[in-house]
Amino acid sequence: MAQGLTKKSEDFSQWYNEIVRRAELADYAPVRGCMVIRPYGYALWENIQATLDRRFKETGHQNAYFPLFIPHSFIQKEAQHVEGFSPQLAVVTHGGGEELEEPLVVRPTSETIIGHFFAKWISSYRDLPLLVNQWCNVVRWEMRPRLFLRTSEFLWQEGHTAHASLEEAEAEARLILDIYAEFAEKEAAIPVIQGRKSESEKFPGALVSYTIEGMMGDRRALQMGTSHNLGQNFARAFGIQYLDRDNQLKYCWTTSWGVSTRLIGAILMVHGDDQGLILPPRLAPIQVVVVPIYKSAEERTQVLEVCRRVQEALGGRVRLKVDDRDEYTAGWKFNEWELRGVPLRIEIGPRDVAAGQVVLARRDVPGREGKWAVPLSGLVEEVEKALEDIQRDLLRRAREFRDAHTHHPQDWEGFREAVEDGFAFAPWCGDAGCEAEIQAETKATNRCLPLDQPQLPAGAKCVRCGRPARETALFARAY
RNA sequence: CGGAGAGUAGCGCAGCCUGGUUAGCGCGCAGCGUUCGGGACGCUGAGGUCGGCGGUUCGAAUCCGCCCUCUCCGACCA
Repeated sequence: MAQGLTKKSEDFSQWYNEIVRRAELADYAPVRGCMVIRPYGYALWENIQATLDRRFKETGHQNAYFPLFIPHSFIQKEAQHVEGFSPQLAVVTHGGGEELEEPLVVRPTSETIIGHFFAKWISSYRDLPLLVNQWCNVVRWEMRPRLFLRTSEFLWQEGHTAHASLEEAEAEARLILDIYAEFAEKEAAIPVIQGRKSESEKFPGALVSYTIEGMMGDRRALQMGTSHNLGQNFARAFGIQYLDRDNQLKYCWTTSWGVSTRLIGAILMVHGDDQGLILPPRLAPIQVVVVPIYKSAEERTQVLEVCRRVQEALGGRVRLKVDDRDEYTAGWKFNEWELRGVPLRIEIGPRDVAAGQVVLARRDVPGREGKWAVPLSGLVEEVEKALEDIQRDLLRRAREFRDAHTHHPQDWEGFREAVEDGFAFAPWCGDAGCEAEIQAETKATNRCLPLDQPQLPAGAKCVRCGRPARETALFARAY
């Protein structure tokens, strides 16, 4: 086990804080709630960005950039939006040494400023749909920050689109949700539940909010991405109108959607173990680390020569690092790279040189069980296959874990036990008061109303109040 | 913002209760030598506004007040 690392099973929060810092992903900033994302953590974010950005562009979206500062009056134009975000706003009152005429809000999200411009840019049905995205930082004042999961400033992407009909906006919101879910499973190796947020949980100003919810290693839920059908709420607030084919002036239907650096937290909490991080190969900044093993100078020369050849063979195909630092022993490096979550290690020592082979070691399979020798001749294929196997097994393992802690209680007693253990899919009446009582009594919140609705049994009753159930909801304790 | 805990070398901690030479320990760091298939070892050395400000005192890491930061638990949230 890693030196001095708190065990995941003993204190999950402590474990999380330690691996984030010891793996050199992030550091605390001098300002409360803010963090520094270190190069290794940022490289992970860049890989997340790259794969999402490709998907956004493939579906017709273009990147743009809108300003950090938003006139205070903008935020107040949409009633629910103001109410939802006011407590979290950072407001700039001074600039250039003088008090500003109108305070500036540091964007908590950009619906308002983008709405303002959409109104200017859209005049005809021919301008629709308008599909933009921006990668940026946002600020939401946080009472209780946690690295990556909840910081006052965080990085994200926010997509904003305008459409000619409710149906198109709805289709957009759902398309993006599918992209998020596909990203989570294929890239981050995290299975997610797609669902609709209840009235009390939805985005301030949205008609409908969709979410992907994942189960973390402590069996708590994490919202990993949201996509909102904003209806005409922001269009009306900002005058986003177009002249339709029938020469009628109509309000647009808009959407917004985002995922943030919180995803990094999710990846850590889903896959990590007592040794540290386990990064899914498709997102890992370093997919393969080569560790040379030698005693004498002569052995060193021979081993490093093989390392060089391995780098040449694999370097263009996988993200690879040769750790040829002389000042650390091989065993030390094994632990170090395991802590940092590199999915596959290649060990090369004198015995391997003599045998014309190398030893591969899977991060997700500890000890001898995860090690095997591979002849140099077949290395490229074997490494690529191993990375695919690891990616697939991480998802499978995460899914098995989630499913083992997912329950379908039909009564209150069963429900209480279920949310103690993990996810509870339960019949629910749809009433916000009932939802609040459930939270007050169990700490579990309504995560979503799953899109994939199980058939409710005839005469199903709300798990809490006993009134007729309207649909199945997913309840869990959440971040 | 309410409750609890913490802040002393890069990291982890002791010292504080009971004020008093030069503030210690482990790891890490630097140099040299021996090592190297799962976190090696020896010797030498560098490194401190004791979180900040103010107070009490002949004297404060130690006592008092205010503030800042972090962690955990609550209310709010991507």
